[in-house]
Amino acid sequence: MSKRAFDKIKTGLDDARAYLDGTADKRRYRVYVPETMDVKKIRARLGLSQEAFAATYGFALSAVRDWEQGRRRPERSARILLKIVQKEPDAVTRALAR
Amino acid sequence: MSKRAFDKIKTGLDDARAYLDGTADKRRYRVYVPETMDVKKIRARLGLSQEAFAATYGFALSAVRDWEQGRRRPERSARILLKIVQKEPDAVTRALAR
DNA sequence: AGGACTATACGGCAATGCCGTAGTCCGTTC
DNA sequence: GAACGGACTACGGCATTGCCGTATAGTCCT
Repeated sequence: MSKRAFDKIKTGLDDARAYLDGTADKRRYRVYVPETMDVKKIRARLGLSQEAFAATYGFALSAVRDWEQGRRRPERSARILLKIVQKEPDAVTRALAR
Repeated sequence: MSKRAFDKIKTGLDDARAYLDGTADKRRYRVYVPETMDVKKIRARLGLSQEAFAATYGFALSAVRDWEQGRRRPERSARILLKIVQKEPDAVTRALAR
């Protein structure tokens, strides 16, 4: 890993910690939401079929298909959710457990 | 990297492996997605203004307004995300940190 | 009174969500 | 090799939401 990459991650972690600590100004904190997401890649890493992926994280199967086929782009909230599925899939599972 | 962070990643990998191994049933697992969400309540508990709430979790301010005013209902992915924000706000922050 | 902050209210177009169905590819089983 | 089921591509089509902007109202502070 390059130093640059490390610094980037560290900055992110510092920001997150500052936020959680309440050190950061909650009014000014602003997250970055990516404009595009490689849904197929995220799903592949989890080793799930489109159907299982949708059922596991709550997506509509039709939406997953549209996204993977490039027919439609996941809208903002979906992109955020996909990011969480990618980085912290367990958190999603816990939050949605009944 | 902390041990805690490592364990988190490992847990994720273990889950993925469980899926691949067939230890977990890919087909039957299905989460429940609520049809309605009390956005105002979720936000109130976090003690954030509409603007700060939107900026912190990535929502569009206009969407938050529409939801709270009962003008529109958050669609599926947004409802899932809201549930995660409610139950595991830190996970969202971590996933979206740069 | 004036200003800063927060929330309500809503017009309006573009875009997505979601449903359904038909067709393709592939590994497997008879 | 024909039949089968699973996974995926492709897409028509309507209802609904996303998201933009702007105007209005309430609250608190100086």
